[in-house]
Amino acid sequence: MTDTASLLLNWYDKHHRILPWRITPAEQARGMAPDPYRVWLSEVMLQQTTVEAVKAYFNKFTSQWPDISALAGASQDDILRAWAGLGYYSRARNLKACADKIMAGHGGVFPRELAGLRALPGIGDYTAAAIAAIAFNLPHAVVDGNVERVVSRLFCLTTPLPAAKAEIRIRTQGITPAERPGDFAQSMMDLGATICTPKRPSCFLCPLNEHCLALKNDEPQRLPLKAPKAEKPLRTGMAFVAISENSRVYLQKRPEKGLLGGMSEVPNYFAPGADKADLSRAPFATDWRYQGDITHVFTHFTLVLAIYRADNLPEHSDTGGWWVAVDKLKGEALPTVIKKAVAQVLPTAFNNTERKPADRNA
DNA sequence: TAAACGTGGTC
DNA sequence: TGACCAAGTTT
Repeated sequence: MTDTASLLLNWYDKHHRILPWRITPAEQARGMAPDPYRVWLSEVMLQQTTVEAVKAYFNKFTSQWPDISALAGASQDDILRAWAGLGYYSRARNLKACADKIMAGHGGVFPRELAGLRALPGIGDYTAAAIAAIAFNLPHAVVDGNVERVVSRLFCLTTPLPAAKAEIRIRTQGITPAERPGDFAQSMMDLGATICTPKRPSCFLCPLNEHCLALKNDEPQRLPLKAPKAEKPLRTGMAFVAISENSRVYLQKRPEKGLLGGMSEVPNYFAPGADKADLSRAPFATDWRYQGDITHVFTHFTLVLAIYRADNLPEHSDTGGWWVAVDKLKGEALPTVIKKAVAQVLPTAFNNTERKPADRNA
């Protein structure tokens, strides 16, 4: 084992984070083993998503669907409803497809080989290696954004990302130990998340500070270098909140693929440079009233929607959608941008009505 | 290879 | 306060 791996594992034994999906080194010593289902679920949820955002969703999913069989028994719509708000909804669609494939093609058991994992929907290079290392203790190089940052600094690699990925992978493989590769992978990610942070790294606390070439040669916070990002264009449009004579809201389903694929929505239209007052874009003709704009920032564009409202509509059923009571909207598969649009008209629609015990007598 | 694909938090 | 960032994958 390299000095680096040894130092990092010792640091991890003392300073590892406690996370709902994690088996700690002490628990492993007592014979507990990671559940591949929980490792997989957490890794998919954590793709481009913060630990804090994932915790509640992970707990909800594992309560509702404790194993791969239970998850495969759920419908895609069930899963999208539970995933709503977490973003990158293709992950939820692939989660269902992956569960189905494991049940139908692998006897309900996760493959242990990297290639078998890599072939499953929603599992790419990172997630395949992470599952193999964490769940099966196989010494694969697990390279996520944290590891890219740690390794770039440790070896002072000055090629900008993403071109540097190949070299980072080789360097990571070179320091990955045959013993405890799962803990090693998690130690690299914990180090990146808590010490070797993007902006002001705490190098004085770092177990690798005497080995870090960026710290020796340079300012580590400058690394990794990254290629410049494309500018974010603006799209404009309209969203239509239709309320029936029974105080229900009109929803429809988005196409299965692409932006917010498979999720539910209120009728809307947007495009670069689109008119925000073109009522021919409404799902049906009625007395639409303008309620102000909302702005929502996606990864690759900014969206400004003019919100329109109509009331006391008959609950027609000939336009492909359905009507949902306001107090049931929380349970629908609505992405955040659509919740914003609805909340512009119905500000309390998504309020948390749960009360903490202490509030009950207040 | 580059673009599509969400959201919420931080400084 | 807008830009950047977070355990990436797919096409």
